[in-house]
Amino acid sequence: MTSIFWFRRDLRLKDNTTLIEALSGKYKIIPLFIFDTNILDELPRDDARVYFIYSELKKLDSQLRELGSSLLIKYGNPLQVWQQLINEIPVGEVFYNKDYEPYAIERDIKVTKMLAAHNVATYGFKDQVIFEEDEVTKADGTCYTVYTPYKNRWLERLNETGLSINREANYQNLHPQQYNFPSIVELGFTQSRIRVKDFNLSHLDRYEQTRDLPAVDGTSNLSVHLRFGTVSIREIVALVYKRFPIFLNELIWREFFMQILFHYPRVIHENFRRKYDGIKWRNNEKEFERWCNGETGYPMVDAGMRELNQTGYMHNRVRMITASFLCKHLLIDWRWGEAYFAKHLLDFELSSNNGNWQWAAGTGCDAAPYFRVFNPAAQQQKFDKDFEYIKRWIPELDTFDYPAPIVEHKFARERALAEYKKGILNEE
DNA sequence: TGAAATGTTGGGGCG
DNA sequence: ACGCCCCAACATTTC
Repeated sequence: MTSIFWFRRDLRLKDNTTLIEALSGKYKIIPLFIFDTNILDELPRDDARVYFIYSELKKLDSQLRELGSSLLIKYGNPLQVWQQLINEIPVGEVFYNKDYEPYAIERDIKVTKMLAAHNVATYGFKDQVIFEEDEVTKADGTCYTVYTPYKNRWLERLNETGLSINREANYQNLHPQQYNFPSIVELGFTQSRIRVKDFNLSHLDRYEQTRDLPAVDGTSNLSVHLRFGTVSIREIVALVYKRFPIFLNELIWREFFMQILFHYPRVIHENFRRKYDGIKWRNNEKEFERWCNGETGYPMVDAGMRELNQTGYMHNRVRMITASFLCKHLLIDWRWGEAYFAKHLLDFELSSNNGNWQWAAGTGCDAAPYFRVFNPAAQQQKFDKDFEYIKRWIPELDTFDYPAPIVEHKFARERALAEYKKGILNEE
């Protein structure tokens, strides 16, 4: 008998909760990754995230080979892959780290049921968060929908429980089978021109001062690594706890939106606050296209969209500005913007993307009030005074090639306020 | 994790 | 010296 550890979005050996647990079990462990066609079939062949996953798997595989084992790679619908696997290999137990997105939950339930029918037990433990959906709740057991009290309770809980990291793994228990590692082309994909940058925690001491300046390399680039688990959240929290509270805040926002998505999966399609359901979005497709291409005539907005299109990344401050512009100035449904970000962001995380878009649109839990409309020029004055960021992405800024504003600011602001006011329903 | 409109205050110029 | 006006600077309210 052998057991299988199923890698998903936890692509590391170090401080991998369930992997370490699996390696202390009674059977040898085969490490497995499945390229999930339910997800991949929707993506372009040169998707940068797929290539990043592939590159990280290759690293994992060589680490495993040094330990005398290797990574088993499969491709297909996970349920069918598992059905085949248990016919090929005498499987004792299956291990994986828990995942909290609706699709992943449903997938894991299906696989678990199927395996149970073949007398194969599955074990899933918490790994990708400090606190999962039912660990930070109000006194009556319900989940928080406002960030600040959630954060306070989260910090209290951390103070109570502390962090446990860096447990030693028993690599003797890896299965010695050496599988072939496929090429990216064999998997039906190609290399991407966009590469994922390493994360950088060397200037956390300046994070508070520089995090809002898109021209400065003041952010950590951690998000994509948390998305795919190439770094452990516990190691990061241990590093910043009590030293960099503003940075820790961002990590708590991540878990806040994860538990919101868990408890309210309808937010994927609906406004969290139904009283905004009456808003009539203009949804002008030509205008949406100009926003996507960074051709709105507002430099701060256009620079952000061009950064996204060229690198798969956008500075957080600029994400807020571009999102506000789409929802308020153009009155385009936040779901359109959410979908565009989902397609282009390397660090796309369903819960954060949805939560922050609903925040910008004013429709979310604990969202910005609807009348808060960012002024792109004022934001530029505050956060990119010397046009350093803007010129990096819009070289033609001072020429006649740069488009005129798609809509006049004062007019757009007043139109948005009027439409929102009209669309608000009385009942919550 | 806003911005704009409106209100208040206080110093200086000036008759 | 005094009141009046102007207006910048700051505070509060409103969207």
